[in-house]
Amino acid sequence: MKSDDVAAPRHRGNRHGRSEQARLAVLEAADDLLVEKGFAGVTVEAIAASAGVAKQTIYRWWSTKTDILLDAFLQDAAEDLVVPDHGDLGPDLRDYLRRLTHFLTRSDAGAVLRALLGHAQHDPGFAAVLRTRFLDEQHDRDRLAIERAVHRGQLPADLDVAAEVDQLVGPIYYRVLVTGSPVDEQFTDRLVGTFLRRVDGS
Amino acid sequence: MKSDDVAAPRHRGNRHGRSEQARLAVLEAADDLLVEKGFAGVTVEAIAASAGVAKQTIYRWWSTKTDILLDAFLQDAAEDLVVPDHGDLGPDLRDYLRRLTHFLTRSDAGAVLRALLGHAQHDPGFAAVLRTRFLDEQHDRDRLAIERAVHRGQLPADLDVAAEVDQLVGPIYYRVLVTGSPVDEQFTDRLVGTFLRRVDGS
Amino acid sequence: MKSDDVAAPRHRGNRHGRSEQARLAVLEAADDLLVEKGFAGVTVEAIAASAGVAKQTIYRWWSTKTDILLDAFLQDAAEDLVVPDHGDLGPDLRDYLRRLTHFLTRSDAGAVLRALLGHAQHDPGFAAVLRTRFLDEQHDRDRLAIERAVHRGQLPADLDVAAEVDQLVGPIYYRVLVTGSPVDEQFTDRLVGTFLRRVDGS
Amino acid sequence: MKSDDVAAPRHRGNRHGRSEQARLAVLEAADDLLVEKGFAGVTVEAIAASAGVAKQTIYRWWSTKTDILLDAFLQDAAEDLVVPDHGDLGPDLRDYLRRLTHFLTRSDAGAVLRALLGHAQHDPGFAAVLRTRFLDEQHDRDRLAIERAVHRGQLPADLDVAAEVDQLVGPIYYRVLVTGSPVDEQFTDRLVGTFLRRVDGS
DNA sequence: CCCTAATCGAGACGGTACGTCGTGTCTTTCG
DNA sequence: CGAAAGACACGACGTACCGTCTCGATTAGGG
Repeated sequence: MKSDDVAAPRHRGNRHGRSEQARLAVLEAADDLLVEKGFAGVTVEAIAASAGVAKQTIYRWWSTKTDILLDAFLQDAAEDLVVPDHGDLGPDLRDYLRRLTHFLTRSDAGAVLRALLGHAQHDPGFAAVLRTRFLDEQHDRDRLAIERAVHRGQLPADLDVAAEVDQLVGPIYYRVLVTGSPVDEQFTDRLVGTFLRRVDGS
Repeated sequence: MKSDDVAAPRHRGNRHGRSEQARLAVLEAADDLLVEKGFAGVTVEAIAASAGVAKQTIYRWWSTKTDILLDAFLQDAAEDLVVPDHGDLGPDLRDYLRRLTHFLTRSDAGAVLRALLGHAQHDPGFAAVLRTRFLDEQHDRDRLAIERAVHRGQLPADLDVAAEVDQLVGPIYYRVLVTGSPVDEQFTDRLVGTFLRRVDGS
Repeated sequence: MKSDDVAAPRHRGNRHGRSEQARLAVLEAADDLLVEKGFAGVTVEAIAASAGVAKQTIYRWWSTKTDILLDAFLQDAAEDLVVPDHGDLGPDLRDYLRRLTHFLTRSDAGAVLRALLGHAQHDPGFAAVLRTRFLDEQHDRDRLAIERAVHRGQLPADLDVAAEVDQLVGPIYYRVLVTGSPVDEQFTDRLVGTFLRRVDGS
Repeated sequence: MKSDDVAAPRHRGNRHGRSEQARLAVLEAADDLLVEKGFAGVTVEAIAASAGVAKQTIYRWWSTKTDILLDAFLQDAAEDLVVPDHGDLGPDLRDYLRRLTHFLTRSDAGAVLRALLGHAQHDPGFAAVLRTRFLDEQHDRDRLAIERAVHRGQLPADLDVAAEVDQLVGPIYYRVLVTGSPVDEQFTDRLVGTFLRRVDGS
């Protein structure tokens, strides 16, 4: 069970701690560079220059630029994807999928995530890290509304939640990452409608 | 009197047209490098060296390494995704989704496509090219089984085929590109089952 | 046949050889940097920048900055140390030692040589290279006046020329490299006087 | 080589004055590094690590690594170059030049001195310091035997001692620093012989 | 039947960014 | 307050690829 850590630890096992100021400057610089210049514009040298930090300071704490972007992403992304709780499955899902879509397509953090997912296709090691540090947790969030409904008895207890969730969010990611076709509310609401009819009928 | 060369003399350029030999060597080298060393191992210099070709010959015909990979991919990929035609929607879809999954997760061409989709996240221009040169056509293939069923009167004519297709293949791409969780036949068959119940009911 | 063949191949860097233009720019830049900013100012990056050349072009042809300086030195140094030939030992030696002193203490090439000799104290491998590529030849020049006198019968044939030469030039190098005290004509003439009395007496 | 470290309680600072233990550890580490890894191996970081001392402790007391080496050198070198006093000029000089040669070519301290002389060629400021802190004193030692002879009336009082000394030791330094040719007793004795004949005759 | 033009191999070039090393300064913690 | 620990900004290192640029050889077609 994970409990919320109070604050980032000031000391890292050493006698002294790293510079929080440098850490934040790096993360913000990486974020900004990605949004402004795209993935190719995110170079360690550009981050260092733009953060007013020495390259060695970056390499002391991160091993690759995607490592930096991941940290930057995690710092911002947490609060953007709060799962709503109206006490009713339909509104919860409709709301959540709209938020997810907005996050993926409109927010800066979403742009970072798309870049990271892109890089994960090129680097299996990073893919694993990305899953451990974000996607697993995100998957839990994706399930939350449905699991609450199961808890309330609104849905059968033996529902294969994982598969259902993938049918809900999969098409959204597919349009965002693959086809590039727009994801409007009609589309997400339709996904929810299909799902509700599917689980009601069964 | 002709001298018998043991090895066939290498094509060394001619006035009209490019060397097919060089073209194929480049495509194959790019493909091999991706499969063996990953995306980072695909460099123009490595392709040139491994294909026994001059860098300039590459730059004469392609502008980027992803351009090469896309060409290589298109050369192989076409036949791997033939849409089956059993005359019945259910078997057609089940068969096709299995093939698609196998293509995405098991084949070398699928590995190349995943790399290209990854790169498309970093380069909107390339994303557009990828859509024009492959994904649009692929989308048509994805629709084919359903459209044939519409033609046969098995499905209503006003069906929103695009949205339906995305609900069918979206979850597969999502698992492949995002979660990395396995896509087995149970999962694809379930997608088809859900779809058939959905369209029968409506 | 005319001897007026234009034998100045203007290579710009191609399959048939390196760029003479780049080579000269590098040597001159290294030389200038040494004279203007001292040995610490001679960095590969500064040479590259000041020569308008890529670092890799430098590393393609030289392995260390002292390698460059040695090349630069050899290019200039040759003509500065011509051995005079008045047909008489005394004037020859007096003249030569004055020239040597001027070379070591006043010329840019001398400054480079002092730097190279300094580096040779830190790097035995380079010391060996320096000997092979310059000092051996220089030693021959140092002996030349005396050997001519031996040839003329002015000096005994069994003279230990090497030891005599070291007694002539050694004190000059010593003052230049170690004590830093000035080397005037009185000092060099005295060395010659001592030598002549020594070999006449014996 | 580092002596076997007994786990003695390390000095950790006190209110009055610097740590003699740290000072000696630094000097010894610098010396050892020079002898074992050459001049390039002498870095402040390596000295600090190998002496078990913080970098700041080094910078508190020395300004450059050559400063450290000079201190280390002065600590050892003094006793190696005692001027003999047999009461006779010839034996004194012969003995002294042999000792000087041995010091320059065979001893660890000589290796340090050669490195320092090398560095002096790259850094005029350091050259001045080296003269002030060692070479002037050494020059006095070089003169001592001769001056004693002048005192005894063995040599004329108006002898230009400085010039004579340079003719004696110059060739030795020249061979050591420049040509790298061996300096044997025959060579040093010959220098003395030449000198004695020269001053006797005059 | 040479002449010409396109293409080939080879590889040097000016660059950008990489990841590492050493410098000298600074801050924190301990005794 | 000196010393150990070590993070920091800075600058240079030497390497890997990038995309461009000759060069000489090769080989059709057209003159």
